[in-house]
Amino acid sequence: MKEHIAELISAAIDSLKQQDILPADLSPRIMVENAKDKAHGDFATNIALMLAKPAGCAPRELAQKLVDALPQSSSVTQVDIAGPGFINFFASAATITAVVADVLSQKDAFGLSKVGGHQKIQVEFVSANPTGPLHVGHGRGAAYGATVSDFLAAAGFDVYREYYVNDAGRQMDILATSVWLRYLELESLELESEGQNGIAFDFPSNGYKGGYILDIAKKAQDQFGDRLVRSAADVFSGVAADEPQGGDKEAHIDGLIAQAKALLGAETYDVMFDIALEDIRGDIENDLGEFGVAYQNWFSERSLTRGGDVETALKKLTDAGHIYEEGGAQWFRSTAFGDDKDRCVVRDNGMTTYFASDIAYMHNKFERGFDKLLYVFGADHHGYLPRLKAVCQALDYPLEKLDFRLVQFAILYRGSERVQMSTRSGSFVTLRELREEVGNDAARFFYVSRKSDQHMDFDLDLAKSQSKDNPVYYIQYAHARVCSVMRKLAEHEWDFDQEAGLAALELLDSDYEKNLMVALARYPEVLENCALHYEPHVMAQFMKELASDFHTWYNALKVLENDAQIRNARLALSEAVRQVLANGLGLLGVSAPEEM
RNA sequence: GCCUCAAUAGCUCAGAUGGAUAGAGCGUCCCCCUCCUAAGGGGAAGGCCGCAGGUUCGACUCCUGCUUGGGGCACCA
Repeated sequence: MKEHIAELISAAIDSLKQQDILPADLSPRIMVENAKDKAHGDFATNIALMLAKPAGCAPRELAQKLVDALPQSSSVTQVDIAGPGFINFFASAATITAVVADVLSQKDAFGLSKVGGHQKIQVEFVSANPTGPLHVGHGRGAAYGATVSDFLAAAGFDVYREYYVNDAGRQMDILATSVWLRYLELESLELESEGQNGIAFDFPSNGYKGGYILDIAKKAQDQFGDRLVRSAADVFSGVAADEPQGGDKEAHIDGLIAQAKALLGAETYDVMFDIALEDIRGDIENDLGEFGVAYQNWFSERSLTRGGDVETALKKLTDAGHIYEEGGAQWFRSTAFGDDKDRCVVRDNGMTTYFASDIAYMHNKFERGFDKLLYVFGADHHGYLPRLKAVCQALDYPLEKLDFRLVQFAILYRGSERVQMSTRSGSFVTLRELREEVGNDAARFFYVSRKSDQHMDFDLDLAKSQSKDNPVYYIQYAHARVCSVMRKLAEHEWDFDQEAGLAALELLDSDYEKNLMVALARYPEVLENCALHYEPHVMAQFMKELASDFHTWYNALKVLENDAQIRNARLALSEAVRQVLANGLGLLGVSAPEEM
């Protein structure tokens, strides 16, 4: 309908051009918007205001000329000029009711868009280090990334969801070593129970202390038996003192890592490393799976080194003259592309940096032929943007192919009380705990109901409450209500005659019903908007509005009227509302229950 | 210090490419089930859109400065 009105306006403009009222070289962007006030009709355009200056006449005067030049249309019943020069359009009843038939015939497909044109877009999100379970901070990135991906797919993009697994680097070594030390503690207990001497030592202050480490240590026991046992004297031989003993905790843990590799041998160490990695990565995958978040690919950082990607990418940068050597290390001249400082890619000890992997990963993504790369980061990563943009340019790919979205943190509340989260000592609130407490539906909805770059307060009590205060239940209840009405039909020994209902839609002439139909018609553009701007919260907002419009109508007018025509028409509208609610909730990763 | 995101009703938040009288929910106050789920609905009150300039027919929206708050600024990952 908007397109139709835009065409009418365009025709009017052409006609005014021929009359030399408007300059012929003018090609304005015609904006048609949904009128916010009923008195302003159904659609409005500000075109006369925008063209007043080039036309050299007053806006209202130009508006009148445009209106006079508008072609006739059966779907427009009235055209007004209002305010400073707005042109308001009133749509015919048939135009407004048409959406109900559209929804009922297209069902799940209603609202889907082809605007993406099968562009290949890669979405990287979460990508938390596999050193422990996901916590509630990751949850928002997961919900947001998954939802945006689903919207993009619904808008006709070919979406490829990817989790970058940081399975290389020091943190992973700390993890593997932590597992080994827990393993030694377990073995020690067994030795003591057999009357032998245990292996006495203090767990490093910088090690991973979560309970899950112990579980992994047990798996290492299952696999290795006591073959990984070494004496405390050997393990701590030559290792710098830990912080509580007045030493340096970083040097201490690095020493332990070196000892682990030396005492176990590279091969055995790697096996234990992989046990830890796969256990935690698998747990994350399982956790996200239950949360309705699935990936096409779990991309291993180590594969970049092993597959030569890092080498290839660095060579490309070197050949292009973006790498220089200083102090025995190699640096990427990111300042040439607006970064604050140059970034090290190869340290003086010959090790490539984490950033070198990032370069290789981006290169790898582009090589795979994606039209667009979307990075979803936690807000704490925003410092990475300049250097990644620099990489993109240095690799000679257009910057427009890169998009970033930063997800701000969520602060948990229980009522008005803030829930303290501490990553220390493993006492954080995990995503899994959150899901178990409030349910997947509420968690998914709450996470994306705010603009991603907005801090959010997540009230656990509200998310759990089964009342109208809770938007998730409010929306789901609207869906369940329609289903309930359909069940009641049978009790009256009536059937829903869809064809008769569609034919009688013009009987639904109340403002309640018109509002509902106008809302339904907005759904496709809301969906498209969400996708193109990566803003799923708009749909969350829309769902609340649609549910509200429905509840208002439901309360004011009875669906199951004795009059069959009215009844079938209202059933058709109800079913259309239910379908759109189901479609929207589905995209948000929230279930649409038939009964509550 | 530099970068970045924010600041809208008592609270939590919407406000798409600048448009008409800035909107919801909660909370407060009134009202509505002999009726399809009251897990719902209707109404009232509540605003210097952080401050100050600028751009223009028009600014919550764009630009600049300032104030306040979140988060970043490592040969760490």
